[in-house]
Amino acid sequence: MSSVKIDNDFDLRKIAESGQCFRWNPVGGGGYRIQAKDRMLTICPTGQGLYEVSEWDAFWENYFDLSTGYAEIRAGISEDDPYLRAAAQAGEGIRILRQDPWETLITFIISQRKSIPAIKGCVEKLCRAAGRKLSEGYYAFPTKDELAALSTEDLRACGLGYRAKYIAAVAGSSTDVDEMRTLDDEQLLKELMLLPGVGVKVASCTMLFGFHRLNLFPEDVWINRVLEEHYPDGFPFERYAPYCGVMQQYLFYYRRMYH
DNA sequence: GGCCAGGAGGCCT
DNA sequence: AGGCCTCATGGC
Repeated sequence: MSSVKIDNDFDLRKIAESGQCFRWNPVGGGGYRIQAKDRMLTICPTGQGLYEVSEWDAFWENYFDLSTGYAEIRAGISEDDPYLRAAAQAGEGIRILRQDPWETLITFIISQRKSIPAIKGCVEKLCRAAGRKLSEGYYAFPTKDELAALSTEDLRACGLGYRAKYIAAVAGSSTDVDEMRTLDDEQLLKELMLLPGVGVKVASCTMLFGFHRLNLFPEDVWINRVLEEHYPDGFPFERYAPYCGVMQQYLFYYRRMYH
């Protein structure tokens, strides 16, 4: 166990409830056990911006996106948008995690028409079925080859339903998700949407949470409510570029938590 | 407490 | 515009 200091814009609970990650589990005291790719971390707040961590290295520094200045991004919010200002204030501490693109893609294909607990359950079953065992009860997120080795029946046993054929097709395809890093936003969205089971929503989430494309603005039922209620003329995307995705996270969190 | 029905953080045809 | 797999949720 060691201790790290993360003294601004870092709220574990808000990140956990922001809908971007599905392998975070509370361990009490405001702490979480976090699994990502083939890594696992237990992190617990001890006050004054200090956190007790089970391990700490460049992987986690990068994962938590600690180098991005969210206060500066919030400072760009227009004074004549009180709703977004309130949302950003409520959401202070949310960061857009730098998750693995492959893991993010598969997770959000699974997410369609599922509740958060159901998504978490499916992902965990999938890791158990195909992921490398890290320690007793803990499994890495399966690689593309590991997923491809599963039959469609194995996938269905993870509770994937009609999504099983999407996962099987993506895992069995020649597409290398990591190689898409070099594409610009427009090209990347187009390429992702060519994959089976990937529409604009899943592609947008994969880009924002897996490729760290901070301008993507995934529109789900919660965001659609916000748009209907507060932006009758549409969201001002030009004004908030290239950080529309950060604004989306604040709006999502605020609408879901407080209304 | 258990059972059932409508809906869920979409995509495809 | 409908169907799709499954599951958590809420009403009875």
